[in-house]
Amino acid sequence: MAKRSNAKVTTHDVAKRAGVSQPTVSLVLSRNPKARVAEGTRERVIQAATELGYRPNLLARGLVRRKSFSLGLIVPDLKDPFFADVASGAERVASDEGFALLLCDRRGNGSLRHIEALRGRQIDGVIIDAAAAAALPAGALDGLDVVLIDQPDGAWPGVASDAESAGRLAAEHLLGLGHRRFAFMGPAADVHTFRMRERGFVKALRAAGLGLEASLLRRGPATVTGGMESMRALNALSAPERPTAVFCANDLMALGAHKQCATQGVRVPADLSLVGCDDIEMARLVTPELTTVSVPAREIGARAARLLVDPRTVGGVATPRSRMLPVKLVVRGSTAPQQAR
Amino acid sequence: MAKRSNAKVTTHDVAKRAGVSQPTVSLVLSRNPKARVAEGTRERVIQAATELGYRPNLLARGLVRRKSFSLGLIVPDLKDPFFADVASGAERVASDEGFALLLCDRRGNGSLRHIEALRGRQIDGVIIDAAAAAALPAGALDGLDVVLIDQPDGAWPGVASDAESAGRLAAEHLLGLGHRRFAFMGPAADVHTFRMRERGFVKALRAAGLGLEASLLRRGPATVTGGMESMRALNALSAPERPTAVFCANDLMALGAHKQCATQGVRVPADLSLVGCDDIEMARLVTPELTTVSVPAREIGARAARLLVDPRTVGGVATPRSRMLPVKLVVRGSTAPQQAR
DNA sequence: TTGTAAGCGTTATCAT
DNA sequence: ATGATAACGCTTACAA
Repeated sequence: MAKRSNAKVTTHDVAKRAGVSQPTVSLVLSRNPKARVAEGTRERVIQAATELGYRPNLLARGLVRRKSFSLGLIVPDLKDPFFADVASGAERVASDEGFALLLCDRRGNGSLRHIEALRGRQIDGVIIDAAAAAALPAGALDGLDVVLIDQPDGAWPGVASDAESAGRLAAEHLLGLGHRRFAFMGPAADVHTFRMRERGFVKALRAAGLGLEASLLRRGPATVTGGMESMRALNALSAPERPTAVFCANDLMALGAHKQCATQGVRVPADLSLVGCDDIEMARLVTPELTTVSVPAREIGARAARLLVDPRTVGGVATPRSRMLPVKLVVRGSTAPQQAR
Repeated sequence: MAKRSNAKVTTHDVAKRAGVSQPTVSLVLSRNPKARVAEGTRERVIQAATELGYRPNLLARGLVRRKSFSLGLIVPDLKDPFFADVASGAERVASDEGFALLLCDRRGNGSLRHIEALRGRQIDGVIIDAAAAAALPAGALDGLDVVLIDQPDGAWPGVASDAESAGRLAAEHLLGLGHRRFAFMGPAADVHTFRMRERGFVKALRAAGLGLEASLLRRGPATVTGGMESMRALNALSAPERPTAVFCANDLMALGAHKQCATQGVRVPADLSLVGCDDIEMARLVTPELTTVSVPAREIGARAARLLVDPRTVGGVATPRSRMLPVKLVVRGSTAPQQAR
């Protein structure tokens, strides 16, 4: 008969009930391989444990094993669907492997403070977005197992998508549709992924003998608002100067641009083709649906967590130079062949 | 000179350096009020601690204090913007109060398994969505400090929005626009919030002498897909049977319905007025923008966390019967006066 | 194979 | 005011 009182059941309780010593209980219940314990004892212990509803105290275990079986995750903003996906993927892996995921949203407190809190909890590793890591004072991550989100190289290992290809795919798609006058919108911040998306886009244009004028390179935050403002600026250009196709650093910006066009009566894709990047769920909900480059956000989160959880890769030893995750162009309704004007 | 080696600094190290005993260090560094320690000693300890870069081990502290300073958060799906908001609000409060937030996504593993994992980590409380709590076997939450998301009454305290008013506001808005033929779409699941939104809507219609025919009550999951399917069913009705206004259990459904109308060429709001509920960011990105009832998701998460963090309310003692959080109608472009047909 | 003893890094209860 | 000493619940040698 299962007893389920509030008082926590410890290995001592189980030991007493099974008529063995406390460490024997520990041996049976926790240690996997070299637990050489008599079959009879083992059974009695296990039965006693289940009868009492024993549940190991992971704090105590962590204290002695010097491992907390928990991961920190620092994201710029949980409301950004891209990072919600990353979190979802990381949570899945962590949970499957018996790790807790300690969530930190930079919108609330600065990442430095989060890092300190995570240290105190003896986390086994931390997943952090590249922008936050870059903004941290030197040494803030010393002694921590770190995996960066969507940044392949740098001081720490990272899990990344093939951002340069993303930009190239967008450019090639638009070039194939006959466009010749392009704009790009994205943040100026030194975030690897955005930089590479931009670079891939520009390189592909160059390869086609085209360039990107300064007035058609709009700098702004990679948010809905940033997209709206950048789009407004583009729409304010005189007709001949205006681009016929725009690539946005991410879908949030693209959706902002999309909305701005709707507001101002600019027809997408008739007047303007729009390409985003990430393929968040929202991209399919607007009309016309957003053409975008799909990035496996959930998989990025999952792999990041796996790097920190897998005993073969922790500690930076034998960290496989993580190959980039492939991206894929998803053609929807926001792009169309260029019309003669 | 700050020393920042990898070896963790303990109270023993600090004690040695400050020339005091280890418990004295603890007294100075942790205990707040009744720490009666000489000013000189205190200063030496603090200086030694900063010099060594001491950081308390929260696992050890938790073990003896029998408190982990951590909260569990169980959500059905982080990608649902409503719950991303809840998480964001909860994280903010938790972080501010020195608590960690352990994130659990039910999409991954079942909530029972998550509960068990959280128990092992000695969490001080758990925030869980009402649907998950309802699906749990009896006793699964015994001995835990629980706060339900968006469910005011029941076995555990909850933080909720005024869901019945939400439904009423939607109905009154549509009635005021002259609509007389209504539909509702929402899940059949026994989730309090959705039930109350529906009830408030139906009651307000009744008060106006109107009812809701069975064919105009569409059951489906509160997701984008659910909204699309329900909308398709409504659009399949013969013209006279078709509603002129639809209230959706949440914005995800409403956006699905919105999209479905766009796909099928049903004009919103000319042919059909659409009202959602929650006011997620996405609601402003579609065209026409979605009229909806704004629900303070972030505040719900924040209050839930505060209930578990505030020493005055933990343990179920003196839990203030949390008054409902107010909701607000936000009129946008998806609703319009009923046209003569 | 199993029990004894020690220790993980704290906090808490005493003496002093 | 401060220092021994003993937990907290567990893992890990090391003995027996």
